[in-house]
Amino acid sequence: MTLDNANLKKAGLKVTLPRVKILEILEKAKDHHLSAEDVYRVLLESSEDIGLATVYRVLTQFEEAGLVIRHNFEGGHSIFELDHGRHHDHLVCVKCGRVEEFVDPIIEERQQEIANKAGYAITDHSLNIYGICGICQHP
Amino acid sequence: MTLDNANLKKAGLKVTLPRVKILEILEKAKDHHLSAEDVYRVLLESSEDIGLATVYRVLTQFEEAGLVIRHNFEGGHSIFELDHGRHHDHLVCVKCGRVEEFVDPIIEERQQEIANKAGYAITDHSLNIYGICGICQHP
DNA sequence: CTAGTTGCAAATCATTTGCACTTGC
DNA sequence: GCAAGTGCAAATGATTTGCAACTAG
Repeated sequence: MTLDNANLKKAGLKVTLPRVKILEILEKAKDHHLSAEDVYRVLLESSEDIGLATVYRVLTQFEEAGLVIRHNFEGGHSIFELDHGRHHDHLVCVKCGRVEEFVDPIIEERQQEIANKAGYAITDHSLNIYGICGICQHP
Repeated sequence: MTLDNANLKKAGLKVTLPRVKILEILEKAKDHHLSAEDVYRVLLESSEDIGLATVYRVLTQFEEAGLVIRHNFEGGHSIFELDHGRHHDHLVCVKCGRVEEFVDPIIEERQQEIANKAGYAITDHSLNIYGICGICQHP
């Protein structure tokens, strides 16, 4: 499942070069979790004449349109990833910034139970495990 | 268990008025989760002549000393709470801002397993469930 | 054509830092 | 007394916004 121009139209967004390019970058990135700066850097490398402000604007619109998810990991800046509809949590390396995804059905279930017991109607949840990845431990 | 001046000394921090006051504010606040601005506002109300920069410096030192925990909830700014040693996760009401704490041993254990399996040495983790609390659902 | 978009620069927000002055021990 | 701590203002870094120029439909 790939997000493309059709998704832009469906979201009521004009299919412009900056939007297409940014969608493409998020889609192709090795590590699918990028900061606005990361996206901007890739654009510069491709000699695209797109401003950082536009990157932020586009990412925010994509978020509102449900195309991307914004994460508030430790470290000040936001991280964006395409929303392919499959919920998952994150393992974040505090040293190199690597991000891995995981899903644990037991944890998901327990969370639901906890919220129910406390009388909360869950709207969202985020579980981030911070640590030092294998590569950073053995350089 | 209350955190007080003794904890400051133990952390190698001089017992100064700003530090004592800020510790006191974190201790007394109804909702024990405050932003730096929140703390600063309370100080202003108490007519204390303490600058915002000092609030940030003190909170950061407290964090390094293990006296407080800094959370990166959604919304841009950091939230601080005293660290009474008992790890817990959070249920956050997206409507009224209420924050409730909880601990689930099974979730804790699964997280550890997941990190181990992925080769990560956990340094920290945060689990936040966002939802609408019972009170906000039935006004 | 024209409402939606963009680039750039200036503005904002949260947080940090440089520096001369003050205070705890 | 002196290193640690503080206030203030200026500096930062991330993100946002005003506005005139531009472009997709």
